[in-house]
Amino acid sequence: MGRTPCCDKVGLKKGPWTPEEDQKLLAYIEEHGHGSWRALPSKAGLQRCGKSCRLRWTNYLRPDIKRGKFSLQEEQTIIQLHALLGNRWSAIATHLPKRTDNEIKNYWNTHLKKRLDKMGIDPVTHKPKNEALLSSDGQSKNTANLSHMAQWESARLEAEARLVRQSKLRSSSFYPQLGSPAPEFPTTPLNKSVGPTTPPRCLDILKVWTGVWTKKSDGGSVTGSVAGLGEDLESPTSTLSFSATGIGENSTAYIEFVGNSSGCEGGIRKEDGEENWKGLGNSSHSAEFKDGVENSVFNSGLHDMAMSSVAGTWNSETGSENVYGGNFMKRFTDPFLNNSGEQSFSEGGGESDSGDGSGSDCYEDNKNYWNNILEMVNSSPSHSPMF
DNA sequence: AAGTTGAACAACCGCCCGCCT
DNA sequence: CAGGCGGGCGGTTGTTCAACT
Repeated sequence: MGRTPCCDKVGLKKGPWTPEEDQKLLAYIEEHGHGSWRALPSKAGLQRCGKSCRLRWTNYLRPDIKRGKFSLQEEQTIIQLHALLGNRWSAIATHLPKRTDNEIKNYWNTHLKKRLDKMGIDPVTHKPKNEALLSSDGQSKNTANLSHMAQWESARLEAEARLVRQSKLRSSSFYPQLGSPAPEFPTTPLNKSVGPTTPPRCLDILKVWTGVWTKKSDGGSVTGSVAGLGEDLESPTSTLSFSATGIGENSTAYIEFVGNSSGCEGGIRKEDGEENWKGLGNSSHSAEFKDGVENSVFNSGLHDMAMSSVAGTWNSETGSENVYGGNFMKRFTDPFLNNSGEQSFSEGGGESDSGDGSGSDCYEDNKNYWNNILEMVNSSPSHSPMF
């Protein structure tokens, strides 16, 4: 038995919305809330599919939407989050207040992707295109490791976004109040959770990673726990314990997040009892929330952990607040933000880009690229309204 | 001025997932 | 547990409009 269509399409209007239709939809939602989208069109007197109404509302009519040109900072945030999350527009959108996933997606497809392409950067992998030709074993391995980290964080952000959505759902009863002195940004859980005032603490896992590798680079063993995360990775949301049994190609490592829900103002939060979630389809990653305790288990082959060659530069404690600390990122963002679009990395004038096209330079670039994403994210709670 | 091309963006479509019964 | 429903997500298409020939 096939899925029933979301609505009887016969006789329903399609295509661009007229101002009259917008007005009807707005008036209805302001007065009654959207309730069931399927039932909404008939109640509101619209010859539209409920799904169409929902899209029109969420992407265009909602009052807490900022329209117009994206700022440079927004562009930069999109690019960097895309590097981490890929095409997970909804997850990206949760970190860009007032922007919809659809808008971000369109902006990416029509502007940013092309610009990156022009600059010689693969918009999918966020790596210089010529790197594909230089994928020696070590490089590809480390690239894979970094990607793995990104995947895990992606799962985390996805879950975060899901919680945001759930919270939003619970508070849909707020919408009937929209009619009254319509605030520019209605107080919705979305704003509460990810708005600029209470930024979620994201990417803690990446802090763990940087902490881990910093320790390792100091010559110590990673085996054991990253003690005193409260010191190194102070987070109001969780207390993390890390354990890794052996650092070798074939061992298994776990990172455990053990936190309590109290005082959690952002990030992944257990709400209304038990929430279980799983991350990406990748079965090697799993995370669970149980019994009032955030308990994320990162279970992956230790090839993920074996970033030994990366360790030396994965230092989160440089004290530098410079988002563009690395040469790659500098070369990445400067031409980008300067809108030149013509500058190619293969011909860039960076100090390490001496034109010999050595793999090590590309490798350095890659490290710095991700390192700077981390730095950007890590420093953003205090420096960026986006987090 | 008319036709063509391409960029930008709104909207649609199909799939998927969680919740509920 | 299975199936239906509501809703979200990402990809794609359609439409509009400006720039160009």
